[in-house]
Amino acid sequence: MSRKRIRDIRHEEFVEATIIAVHERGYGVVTMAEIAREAGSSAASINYYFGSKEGLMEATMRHMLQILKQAMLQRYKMATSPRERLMAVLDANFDDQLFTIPQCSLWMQFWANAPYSKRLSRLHRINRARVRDHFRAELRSLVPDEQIETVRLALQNYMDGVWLEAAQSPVALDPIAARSEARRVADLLLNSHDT
Amino acid sequence: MSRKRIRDIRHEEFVEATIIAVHERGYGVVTMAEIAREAGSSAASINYYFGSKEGLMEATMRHMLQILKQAMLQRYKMATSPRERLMAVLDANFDDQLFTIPQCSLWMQFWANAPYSKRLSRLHRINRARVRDHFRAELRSLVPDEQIETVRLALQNYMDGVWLEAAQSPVALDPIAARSEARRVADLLLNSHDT
DNA sequence: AACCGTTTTTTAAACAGTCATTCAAGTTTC
DNA sequence: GAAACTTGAATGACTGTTTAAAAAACGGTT
Repeated sequence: MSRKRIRDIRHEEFVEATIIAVHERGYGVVTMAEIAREAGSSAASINYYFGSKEGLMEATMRHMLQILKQAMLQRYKMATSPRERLMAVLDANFDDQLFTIPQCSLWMQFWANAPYSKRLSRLHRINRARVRDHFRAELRSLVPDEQIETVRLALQNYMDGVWLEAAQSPVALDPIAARSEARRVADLLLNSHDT
Repeated sequence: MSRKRIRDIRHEEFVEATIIAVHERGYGVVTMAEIAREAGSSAASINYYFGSKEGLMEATMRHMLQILKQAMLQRYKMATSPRERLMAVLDANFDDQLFTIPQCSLWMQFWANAPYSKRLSRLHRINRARVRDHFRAELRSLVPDEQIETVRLALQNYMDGVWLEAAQSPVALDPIAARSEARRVADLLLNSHDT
């Protein structure tokens, strides 16, 4: 049991340290030594657990995607209508656990590096496809067929855009405001009528 | 006359080479030597003209922002109504001259590095503020006051999101499709009614 | 057209660091 | 006592920038 415990504990410690260190310095610039210092450990130890810097980054992104997935599923369970489930997807993206500057920074770095890493671009593709499918499933019963893709793109790209901007923010983020703003956007898109 | 010419010609050559090289390798990874090779020159020459790698990146982004600004102003001139001017801002962002994978890649790298560079974050702030003001000015006469900010955020973040995703695209981009999709999104947001 | 001193431009090589990764030699945990 | 874990130091390779010296472009003068 404890054989596995230590591995998991260190794992999580390093991932947390990576989020902070990457946020502070940028992925391309941050060094293994800096991340190790943030974790109170040594660079060699990181390689012992993750094999390489890229392995560490991948593990960190998996951690983030896991949080997003959980936040989504949890809100999904409590939703009782298509509209509520749609809002659940939106709210999950701006969950208190997720919508912080260090994490938006990390996401930014992830996006910027994904095109140059098979492992990272694969994660990006999978995550994006999952969000896309959730949106489509709910929108099918909320808007006319010919509007589904337009509304989905509007919402999905809106979320990415908000994160992108959040990564540049000089002041702490406000997840509650972000969620209600996203809902207002969704309301406008859903209440739209054809002419 | 020719004193100035050569300087400008080299300037532009290096900027073009930077767009391609950064797209291919990523800003954090690309080396001065690689950019120089792309331009058929030497790394020392780049420093002669731009002072440093950061100076080169800043000049390259200024070049991009200039193209965006020009595309916007040109379309703005031809527009004759608030709605057309709003669409002009959208269309400019997906202009044929601008909406290509190498340029979206560069934008992505720019966003990722802006938080760590005073010079780059300044450019980001200025550009974003200009787009924001254009949107606000036109939306004032297109939607009720209390919807202006929501629609603006929806559109502005949508544009960023599309660029972000375009940087990950494995296939060539379609600016015409991007513009009509953006117009559809705008149409939905503008045709929305209060309940 | 040809010359020539001056300025601008170019680059090979040197410089001064940097950093991810490996490894051997320990320490801790079971 | 063995397996898991840790790390200081060594390794090997890489990179932005500076320098010094050469090449090219220039502009005025014959």
